Amino acid sequence: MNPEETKPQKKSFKVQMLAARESAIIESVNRLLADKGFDAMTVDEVAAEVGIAKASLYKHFPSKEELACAAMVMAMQRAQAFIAQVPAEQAPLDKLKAVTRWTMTLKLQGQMPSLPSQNSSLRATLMGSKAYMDGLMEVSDALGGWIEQAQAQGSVNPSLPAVAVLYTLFARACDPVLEFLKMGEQHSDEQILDMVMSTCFDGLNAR
Amino acid sequence: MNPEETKPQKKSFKVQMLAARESAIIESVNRLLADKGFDAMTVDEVAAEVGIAKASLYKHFPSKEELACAAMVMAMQRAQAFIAQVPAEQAPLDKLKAVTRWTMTLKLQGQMPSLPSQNSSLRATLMGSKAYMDGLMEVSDALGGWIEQAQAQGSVNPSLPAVAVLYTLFARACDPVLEFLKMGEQHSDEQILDMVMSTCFDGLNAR
DNA sequence: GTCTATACTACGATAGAC
DNA sequence: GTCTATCGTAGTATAGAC
Repeated sequence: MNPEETKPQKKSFKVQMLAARESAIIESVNRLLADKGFDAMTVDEVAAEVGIAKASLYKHFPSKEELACAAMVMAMQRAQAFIAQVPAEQAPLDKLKAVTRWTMTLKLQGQMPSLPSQNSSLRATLMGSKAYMDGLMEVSDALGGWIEQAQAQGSVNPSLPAVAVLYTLFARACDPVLEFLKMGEQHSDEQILDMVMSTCFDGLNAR
Repeated sequence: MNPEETKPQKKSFKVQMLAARESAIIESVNRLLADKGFDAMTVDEVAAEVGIAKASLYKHFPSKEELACAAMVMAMQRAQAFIAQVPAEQAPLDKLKAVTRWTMTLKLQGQMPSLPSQNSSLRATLMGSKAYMDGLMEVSDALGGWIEQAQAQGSVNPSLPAVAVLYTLFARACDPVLEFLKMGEQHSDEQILDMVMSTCFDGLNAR
């Protein structure tokens, strides 16, 4: 093997290892963020779960905020991937329902990182992250387009501002009703999903 | 004045002062809890806002958790007071709507204390507080009764478990959609309330 | 019951050897 | 890039004088 082949391979291997470790870190952060939220999550916990020293974590990410931000970016990328995979031939309303159900499934499985609804240091970091904001915008644009189509064809209430519909769907990803019903242990995950989907799209009123 | 008259009056005055101070404390806690949440709220801030020393706070309440708990109990009592005042002749659905709209109004005005949705030390304290649990149960019973009546007469979807309806209404008190729409500054508080009431009871689908 | 001053702890972040 | 050890700070809670 000549150097021209060996060196790139070695470098690629190193980079791959680094990426693997970082994605393992992000995976742990994601779980902890879903479990306890940003404030309650400690950097020590993350380090312990990944199995490395805390100082090593800080070689990968400069702060706790950046750590959480990376997890949020990954979650956003997953959402983009799911959205891209929704069959184009489906009706706009069905596309919206598919995405909403998917996000709630993640939440029920404890894989949806939950950021604090209140203002915090994390908010600032997220707003300043190009990767996060780009992902958020792309997701918003995709859903916003479907919402407008659905309203145009009369399957979603056209008298609601599209942005209100968008926020309402986003909010399902952190809906406390999901965990409350799960805690009750009276219903399966599928039943819980069906109920919350029903209240979301059909409302509480009888039809 | 003989001692039999003077002493009770003095004591009553003292007690009244104490109660006034404590209610001032609780009021501050309520605001801070609504603004930043339990974790981000510091005891120093509470003391500073009330205008007394931190150590004095701890003479009134034994811990930060008890402080927040007292605020939650007061919020629950307010809810009970509102519920008791709802006209009995109204239809069950209208009663539910009135309470829901009232809670969301409080939230929009920054007067609804928000506890962490995740598990925390506060949860344990609340669960162990008889005053809080009694209030919660009374509110739940009142709303639960109205929900069953509304379902019986077909104004609320009878195929939903009553408890799912109850949780869905409770969740409106901490709905992030309210603040998101408020941040957008495109709509008045009344318009925001109308929109969220619509999505809650009528759903997103067109009718 | 109010204050000032302080003890104690948890946690984010860093230094420095390897 | 990994570790051990440590710093600095923020924040809950308490001691003790008045």
